[in-house]
Amino acid sequence: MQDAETLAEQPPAGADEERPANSREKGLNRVLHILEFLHANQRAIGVGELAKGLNAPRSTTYTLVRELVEAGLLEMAGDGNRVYFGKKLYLYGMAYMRGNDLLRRGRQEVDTLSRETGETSELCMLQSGRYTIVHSSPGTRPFRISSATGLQIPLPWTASGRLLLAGLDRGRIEAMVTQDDLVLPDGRKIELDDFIDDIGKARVTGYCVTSGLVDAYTKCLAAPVFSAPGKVEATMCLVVPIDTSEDRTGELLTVLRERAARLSIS
Amino acid sequence: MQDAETLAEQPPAGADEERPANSREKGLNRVLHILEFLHANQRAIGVGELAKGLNAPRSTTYTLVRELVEAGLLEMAGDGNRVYFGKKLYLYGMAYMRGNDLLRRGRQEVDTLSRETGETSELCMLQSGRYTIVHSSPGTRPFRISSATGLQIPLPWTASGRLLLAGLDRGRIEAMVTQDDLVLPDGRKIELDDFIDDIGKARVTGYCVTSGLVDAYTKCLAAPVFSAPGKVEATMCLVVPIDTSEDRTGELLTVLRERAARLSIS
DNA sequence: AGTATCTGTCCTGTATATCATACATGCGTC
DNA sequence: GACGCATGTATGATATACAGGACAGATACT
Repeated sequence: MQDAETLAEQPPAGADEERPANSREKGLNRVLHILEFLHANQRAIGVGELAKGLNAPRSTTYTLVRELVEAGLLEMAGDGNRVYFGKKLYLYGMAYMRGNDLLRRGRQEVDTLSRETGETSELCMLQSGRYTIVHSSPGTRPFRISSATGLQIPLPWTASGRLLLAGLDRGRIEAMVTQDDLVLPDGRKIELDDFIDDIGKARVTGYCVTSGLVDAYTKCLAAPVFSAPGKVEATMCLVVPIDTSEDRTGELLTVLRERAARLSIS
Repeated sequence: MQDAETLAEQPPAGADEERPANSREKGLNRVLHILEFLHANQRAIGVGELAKGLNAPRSTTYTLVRELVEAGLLEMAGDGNRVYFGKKLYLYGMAYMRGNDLLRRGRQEVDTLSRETGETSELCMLQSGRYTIVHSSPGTRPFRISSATGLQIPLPWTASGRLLLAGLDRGRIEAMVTQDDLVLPDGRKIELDDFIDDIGKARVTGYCVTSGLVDAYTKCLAAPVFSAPGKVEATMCLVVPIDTSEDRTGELLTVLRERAARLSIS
């Protein structure tokens, strides 16, 4: 990092991307980072730790946090030092849900799907270019396969990712996938071309199954939810043990696709 | 447009506070106002309309909205002009709920309570000095008495308000209640002293019933939820027709208080 | 045609929000 | 007691985010 500084001032430089420096940052941006940080850590965090974690000046962090707490977007946690999300965010979130048929109905479908099948079921959407688990309902197996709502995962790691990108042209797909995204947790690398092929296939077949991508023990079945003909707005998916039989997988897939289709009517 | 201006150009008014001028406003504040405005209107709103509604310069509003959309806190609604809450807010809201036992369990209790009794049931909390319906579950009556989640109502209008302020001294209560709050929708005025008396009584009896305050047709039964001995963190309440018999009211009150007490253990 | 009212972008000056620094307090450990 | 490392507050300097207005394009009504 020091190299950059030693070199010289940073004039506008390259035509692309603004990375002026470490100088002043807009308050709003700082706030957005604070929220992201809290979301990533899923727990109350002290103001000092926040400032450190975001490379933000302490003084600014204090004022911003105070303002956010006053506004109700954040709340002081028990000991009066740490902060976490506040009621206002919950209220806004519920308002979003109320205004969003797809989400509201999708949550129900997912819940009943996992109750009926006993498997973990999820509703997934594209969220600023990333795959996001919007709602998940754990299965009834003794050892549950569960993942946190709001978790963001590289698109190429998932079956849903392949469906969510169906219909996009190569350029847009490339823009959404970084090199890191193509490397699986176990180190294997997915070729971009293979990924794009998969997307094409998924688009045609109307579903997608992946095995042992995110981890070695699970298989992922996904079906698209359309908001308009050809436009994939979300996916429903089932996460099952990788040794699930062909037959059962087929059955599950049928139920899954049925429910996803029902959601699409909207 | 003239009305809007007359409305908004409110000089300091009663409660002192800093209202230096109409000059520059912080971006973050503008954003907070945007969120509040959307929440108040419960629908997607065009950028121009937003700017007008908030007395904010158009140019600033455009940039802020763009940033918020990029961040995922807001989303463009269908026609590409209006904006409303975004998925991020939903995700943050869910994170808040996960991290908040009381809320999570309270929602369940409210749902089962309204299923058992057939009456509309609500979970209420204090939110930056105002009474807020955090979760509500409609009853099964042919004509439902329902109110929107997130709605904020003056404390003196409600039974829950009397419980939520239990334990606070007179000064703090006065600080939370404006003159306007003491005037009911039908024009009647509540005396501050009476209100404070009510709070004292509610505190002792451990419940509160009000009749025909917000409207002429409903009665409101409320019971406190404690987060620590003496500290009222929330209330559960039932909204029933005003002509509900004494007997039934008594029964409902018993069930309500039982459930509220169970929530309090935490 | 003209007029009016939208939307969205771009530019410039300046009021000010951000930042660095310093200070007060608390709470450990040596 | 002296030191280190926290948290929280206060202050002044300056880079910059905001306000305001000009601009181009759309839509609509006369």
